Amino acid sequence: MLQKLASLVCGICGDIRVEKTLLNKHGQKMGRKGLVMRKRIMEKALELIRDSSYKDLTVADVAYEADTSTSTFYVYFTDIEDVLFACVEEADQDLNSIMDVLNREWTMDNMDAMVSEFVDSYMNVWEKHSVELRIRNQEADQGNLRFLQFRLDSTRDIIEGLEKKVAAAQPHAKNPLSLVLVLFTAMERLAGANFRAMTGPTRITRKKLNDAIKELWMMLLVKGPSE
Amino acid sequence: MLQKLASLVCGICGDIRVEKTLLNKHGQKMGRKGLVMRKRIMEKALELIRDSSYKDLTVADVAYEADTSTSTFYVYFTDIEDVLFACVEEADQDLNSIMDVLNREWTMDNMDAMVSEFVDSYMNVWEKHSVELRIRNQEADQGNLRFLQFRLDSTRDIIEGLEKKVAAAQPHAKNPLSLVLVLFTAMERLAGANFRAMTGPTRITRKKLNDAIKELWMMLLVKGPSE
Amino acid sequence: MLQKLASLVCGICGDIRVEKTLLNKHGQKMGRKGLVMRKRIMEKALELIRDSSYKDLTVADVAYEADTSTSTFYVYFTDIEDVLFACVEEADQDLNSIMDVLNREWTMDNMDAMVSEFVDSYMNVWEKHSVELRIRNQEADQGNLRFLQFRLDSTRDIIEGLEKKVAAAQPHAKNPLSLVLVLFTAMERLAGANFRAMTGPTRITRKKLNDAIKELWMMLLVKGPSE
Amino acid sequence: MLQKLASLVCGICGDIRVEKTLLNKHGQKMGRKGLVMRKRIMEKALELIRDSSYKDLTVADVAYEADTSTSTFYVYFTDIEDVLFACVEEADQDLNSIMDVLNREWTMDNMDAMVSEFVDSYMNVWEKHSVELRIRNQEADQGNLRFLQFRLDSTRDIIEGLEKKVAAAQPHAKNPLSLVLVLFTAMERLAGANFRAMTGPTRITRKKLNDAIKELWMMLLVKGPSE
DNA sequence: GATGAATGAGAATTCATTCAT
DNA sequence: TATGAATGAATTCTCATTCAT
Repeated sequence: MLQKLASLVCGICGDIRVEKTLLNKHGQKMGRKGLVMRKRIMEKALELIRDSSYKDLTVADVAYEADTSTSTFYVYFTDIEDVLFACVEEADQDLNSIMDVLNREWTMDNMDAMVSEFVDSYMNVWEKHSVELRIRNQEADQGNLRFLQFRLDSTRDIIEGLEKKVAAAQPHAKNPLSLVLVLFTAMERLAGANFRAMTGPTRITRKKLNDAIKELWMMLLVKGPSE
Repeated sequence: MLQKLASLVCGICGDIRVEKTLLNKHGQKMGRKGLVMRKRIMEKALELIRDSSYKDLTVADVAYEADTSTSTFYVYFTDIEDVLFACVEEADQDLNSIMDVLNREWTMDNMDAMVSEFVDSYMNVWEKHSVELRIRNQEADQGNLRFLQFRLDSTRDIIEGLEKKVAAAQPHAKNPLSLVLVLFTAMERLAGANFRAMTGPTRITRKKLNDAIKELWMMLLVKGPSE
Repeated sequence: MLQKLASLVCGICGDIRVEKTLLNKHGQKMGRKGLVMRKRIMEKALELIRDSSYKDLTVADVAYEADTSTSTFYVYFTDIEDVLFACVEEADQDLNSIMDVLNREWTMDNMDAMVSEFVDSYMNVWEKHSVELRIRNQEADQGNLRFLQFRLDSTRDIIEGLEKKVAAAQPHAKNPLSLVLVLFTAMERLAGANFRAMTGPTRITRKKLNDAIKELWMMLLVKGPSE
Repeated sequence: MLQKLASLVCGICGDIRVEKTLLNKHGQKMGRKGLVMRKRIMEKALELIRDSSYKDLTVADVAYEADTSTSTFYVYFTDIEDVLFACVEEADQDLNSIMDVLNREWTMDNMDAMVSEFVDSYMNVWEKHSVELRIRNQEADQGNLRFLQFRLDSTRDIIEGLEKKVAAAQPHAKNPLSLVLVLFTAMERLAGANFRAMTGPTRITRKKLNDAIKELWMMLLVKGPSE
């Protein structure tokens, strides 16, 4: 049943779109009220997993927190994964700003400033959306295709941008993509993880970690691999 | 009846040990048969999550796969987390070999070989136990204390070892620990993750990634941070 | 508000009629648009159960298929049974033509032609409305009073007509009604059922079955019961 | 999950059999207690639909009636259809006795007695299991494959048996199978249906109907189709 | 040591139905 | 007339867990 809708469902996000109008899971055009409800559910879902693991997040919990019923939840989302994906999708839009830094020219003169700006803005976005992006990575790492594909699409431009910077600064580097990937991977994980968890109590601060990341990028861009 | 034994329960692993004899959750000494059953359950649990997420792993699944009943499962483990922790614990023993490389002297002459050996052996262990270690990190990242503490204990020596190598090779580096952490973090994630997932189809191989990791360590140890 | 109208509700069909004007469930006179919508809902409901069982037909399904909302559904019908009954009612009107054949005289000379015409026209109507009539019988067989009463009213004349034919042709037959009922029952079921289902793949065609029915009627009318 | 079991599941009945041992839906061998519970659930399910339609029979109802929990229900059956099918299967075994009459020789001399015995025993079994067999037919008529196949298997021998009798008694009959099917169809429906529903209040009794059926069989076997 | 059997508790999900616009 | 929106009330279904044998 409701098969007719199937063809309109967006492959990745699972939302149903007709032209510019957003439909809910019942196939109704969402009006103002509907959009507000949908948003509230998303927000409350995020809130609930800010602290605890999202593994045990239940539809009932979210509905309760959003002051509504589980039935209403199902009007807007098919299941918990569906809300979370919507959150991730939304958070992802903030990542666009990062491409600005990568679209400018990085020269030996401004390299330091550029790297610093890049790392800072990347880490800032992550901190703001650490919950969403941790979900994205966890699901993607576990092989969840929807999230995997999304992450691919979302990081491709950044990674390619960085690859070009390295290739430009170190034309002899054999494998700029791999090098970039290693550092990018580290950034992502450090940004999302509770970094306290990594060395125990007190020796590390986020500031220090961010500085270390910048230093490593600089090493790569300025000194280059050991040939 | 179990209460008397409580004092003997190992804080971390939750297993009950009396002297050298392992007891099951009923407080019985495990004979050969018991140990075999216990091992089989662990193996099957791992097998089941090799592909799919362990979030939906159920006691019934594991018991079924191990050709036994759920009741039997509870003779050896208190719950799913308990088996997984046991698996992680066991896998961790293989990591000991890594300290060998770190306990030797790294000079400018053998640096290349040492780094290569270190990265290779680290990545090898991970590949062998990627499931277990992914669980460890995921749980730890999510704040699960049992796994967090375990990871701390298990990585402390390695990280400190690396910190010393960097400090020795680059005495002027301001923050060897942070630098080490960044690269170490990258290694862990790349080792555990399905690296294919990171750039899409085909441009990357594990070999290239490992090489990139080595190059970055070499950069850090030989050229040092950009002052 | 609806209470005043209650006295006008038709006992059987449940529709609300005022003189010749059809009202919807809100007590509004239905204009052209309303009638069209009502009809569309009926058609789509039928379509949906053509293949699958009507046990799981939902208001949402029907509304969706009719390109409207469930709220609109409730403007025209009180529930699913209500639409189905309306469909059955409508289909029933086609059965009137059958009485024509029965109202003519059946003699030994034209018996063959009359029986043939009767069976053919009966089976034709059924084939056209097999869905509706299957519903009617299923509900009636299960004791649903509304449908039971309706079936009684709808088949009484036909059965009595046949009884008279048999009584006339075989004055000595002890129990013409029972004999008629047996064959009539068979006709109804064979007409409605997917006759393929009865003997497996291929040995039977509808044509052959219809011929067999005719032969049995002829046996009864011409040769009469065994003594 | 539980996929391994799939290969052992019986295509038609859905029950899981290993050699001679019956397994429940959890894959456990059923002991005495289990078999009793399973049987009790089946009985109560039947009881509940004796009067009312089985369309609205719920798992909760059945479990409650059987003095157990819904969880227990799911240990033995996958859903309501599953219990009902098990009931039908069981009832079907009583039909075997009917073949006895068909396996004997029907001559012109004993025809009357044979037909009478056949119809009586058939109708008796049906009366005893009218609920089960009504379910069987209803589901089969609606295209439910599991029940359709089962009915086919279950009626094939009887129908073929009757076909042979007719062919033997009336060698010139063009289409014994069709003729048999018509009368057989009528029998099945009349046996299962609430025959009262067919002509209104009082003119018919089961006895009269059975007699009419016998007469029609006799007509077919003795007098044969009209030339 | 092993395992049938049973179940409480809770989570997911569905659907008819109402109401305000 | 039509339809978004919201929801109560069931119902289905799953699982960890316990107990007796």
